[in-house]
Amino acid sequence: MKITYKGDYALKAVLALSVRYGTGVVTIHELASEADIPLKFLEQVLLELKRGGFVESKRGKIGGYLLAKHPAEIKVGDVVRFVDGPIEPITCVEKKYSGCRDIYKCAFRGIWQDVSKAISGIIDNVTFEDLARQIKKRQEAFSYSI
Amino acid sequence: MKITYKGDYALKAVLALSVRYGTGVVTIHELASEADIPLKFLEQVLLELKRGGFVESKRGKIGGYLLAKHPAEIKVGDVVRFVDGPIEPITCVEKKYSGCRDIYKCAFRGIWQDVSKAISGIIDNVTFEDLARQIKKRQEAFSYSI
DNA sequence: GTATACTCTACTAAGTTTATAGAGTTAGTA
DNA sequence: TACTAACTCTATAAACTTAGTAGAGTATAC
Ligand code: FES
Ligand code: FES
Repeated sequence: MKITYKGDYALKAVLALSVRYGTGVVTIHELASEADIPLKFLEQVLLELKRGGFVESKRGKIGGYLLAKHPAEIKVGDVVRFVDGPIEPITCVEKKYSGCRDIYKCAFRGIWQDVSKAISGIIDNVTFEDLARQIKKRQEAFSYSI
Repeated sequence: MKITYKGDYALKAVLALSVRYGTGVVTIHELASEADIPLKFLEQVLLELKRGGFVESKRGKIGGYLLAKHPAEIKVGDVVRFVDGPIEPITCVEKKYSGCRDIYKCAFRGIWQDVSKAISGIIDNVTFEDLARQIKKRQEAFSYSI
């Protein structure tokens, strides 16, 4: 498992949209400057997220992006897997792979499977609603403190 | 975290040497054919493992490799980290990294830390003695069945 | 009809991975 | 001693991935 910059950007974009869920669209430009992401790169990431059914877009003036589902219905693991691929630490234990014959019947196989399950157990147990709630709470605390 | 071929080969080589621990040296050639690893690539991997203090070598005729420590003293995680680098899923949560300022104080940081701990909890809890024992048991079972 | 914002394809520079090549060094042995 | 088996070391390269840039095209509000 490796979270690339693309994956990182995707997660941040989805989170930003989660925090704003229900308040209309947000432009790529806003998202990019807010999360400090190269604009043209973020364009591609958002298009990909759109094709993956995570976000929707509105074109033209006053266009922008918005979440395609409720934040509670998007798990961190969904975005990670969609953008950065399988979370398995080695090809052998990915779904589609069949090879992996080995004199040892691979003594490591069980380890990689355990690692996969452990990772899934974490990233599939956090939704963007959970994360957005944290953010909002922190923002409130901050505004009180002014 | 990503186990590359190099890491996979390193793990298999160390395991093969663990199974033979106490029985003298094993040549690169034997290791390579046994685990189906390109010979010249395995040479490099073994040299790296030697520099890492995992294996020792004997040169000249009847030379070869042997484990530098008792298999019980080598964890799977040690080899993985040495050969394939940090197990963290993202640079942000690696030891040395300091950057990672972010408007959200990164809501994901905790997740990546949890993932790191989960992975460590697995790969640092299996030694090559554990794995070698499994292999030997399986080999016995096999010879009985003939 | 024009400004704004999303859409799409192509391209590229840099880095990583997975090897291969070949010359050099060490040590047992006939 | 000469030979040979086996480790040592450096260089190179093809394929792939990553991270980002460029630019032309399309839709929509006003
Ligand atoms: S060779 Fe496939 S899991 Fe080890
Ligand atoms: S930006 Fe560093 S953990 Fe997210």
